[in-house]
Amino acid sequence: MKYQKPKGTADILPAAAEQWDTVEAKSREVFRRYRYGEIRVPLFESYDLYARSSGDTSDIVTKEMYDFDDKGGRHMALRPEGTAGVVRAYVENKLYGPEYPKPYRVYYMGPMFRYERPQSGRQREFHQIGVEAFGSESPLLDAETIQLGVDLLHNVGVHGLRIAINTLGDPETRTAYHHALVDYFKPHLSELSADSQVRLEKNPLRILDSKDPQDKPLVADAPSILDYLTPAAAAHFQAVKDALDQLHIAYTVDHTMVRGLDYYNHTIFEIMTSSPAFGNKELTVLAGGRYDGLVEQFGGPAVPGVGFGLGVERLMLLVQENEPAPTPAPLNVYIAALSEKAGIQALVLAHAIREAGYTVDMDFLNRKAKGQFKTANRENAQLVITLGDDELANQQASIKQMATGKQIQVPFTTVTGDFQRLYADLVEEGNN
RNA sequence: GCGGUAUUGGUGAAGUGGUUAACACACCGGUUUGUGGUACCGGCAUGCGUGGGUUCGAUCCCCACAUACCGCCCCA
Repeated sequence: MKYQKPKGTADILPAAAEQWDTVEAKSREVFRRYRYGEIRVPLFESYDLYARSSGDTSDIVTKEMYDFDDKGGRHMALRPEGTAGVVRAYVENKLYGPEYPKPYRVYYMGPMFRYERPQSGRQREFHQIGVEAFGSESPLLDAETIQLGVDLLHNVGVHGLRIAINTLGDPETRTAYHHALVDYFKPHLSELSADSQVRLEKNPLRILDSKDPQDKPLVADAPSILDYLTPAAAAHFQAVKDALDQLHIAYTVDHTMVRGLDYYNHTIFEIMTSSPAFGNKELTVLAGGRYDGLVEQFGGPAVPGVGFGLGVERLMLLVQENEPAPTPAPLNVYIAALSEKAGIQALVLAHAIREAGYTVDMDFLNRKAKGQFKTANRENAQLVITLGDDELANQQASIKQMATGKQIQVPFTTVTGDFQRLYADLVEEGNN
């Protein structure tokens, strides 16, 4: 084969695309109810935009960015996540202005790019559906955002969710906790796994969710961030939990949960589910949190924000499990043309029928009548119009109801003039 | 970035160091004139991911590369 798709990319063929379309349509409906509007931002931005917001030591920046220099010598990158671009647009378009509602809510859907080793549910070009809400630091908005995520997943037919939440606190909390962790692990440096020894330097929080059995006993006794929250941060987290309780959203607090992106603070959350599609392992399908301070970092005013991102490929694996066979759209009319001249007439009739709002297909391979009927049958056509020499001579179409096998003659002028009525009569009769 | 497994037609696949690469499904055609199913008959990979090498000869052995999947890292 001469060309192959780039590693970690996928062709989404019509049958699958239809399922994607359904999921996207259902998502938009949920967003509409929550008063989120769509925003479309560039697929690539300045490299610095992603590098600064994600954090210089994050894996996304250090090894996963698809970056390139354009012909003007600008260092650009394909977006690895959605929030940075949206925040940039929020600032650049001054959407924090007094004329805009607060919170200002937007959603996006589209491809993201990360240079990673592909696995199932994990690609180099993948898709996310995400939301961002700017301008309120209310914990109620955190809770609403989590509720939105749950509603979204339920709406597309995914259930059996587990919701984990945690708080990263405010900057003061983070500094204090960071010190506490380093103080705790430093004396045990040699007992840590090689990976975690590196993590202690780069990002001590990461040690907490290490899967290495060597780290587990140490992590079990590590200090919890929940003990280092400032009073304000603790109050915020408590308010989020209270709101979730009132919404009857079951959650677990996982104080070892961390984030791959540096800009998060206060509430973070993940919605997970286990499924045969993931080898019965629990996999995160939606994740997000609060990012107060990011807008300011991008040169805007001190506007808080909260949002989430949802992995569409992972979601589709779950959706396809529930409804594996999308029903093909039925064909209203198939036109069997038995000569070149009849083909031209078929084209004319097909157009008239399409204008009347019906689906039509016809033969383009000069096949014999039998072959054309076979195709019509396979496409589940309700009516077949046969055009041969006789029909052309009489200016009448032979119309067969496939369900009953009954065939009648109808003048071309009736087909082109009032197909809706003709169709209603024939198909209704066919059903009786 | 590291480790492992895999790669035969449109699909599922069998197969062997040696002249015609099973079988099934799908598809196409035929079984007398322009009609759907079934049945029967016929067609359908000059090729076994790509490029090298070993060999008298490789789809089968060796090497490299590519891609997919699994684990690690990390993540949606």
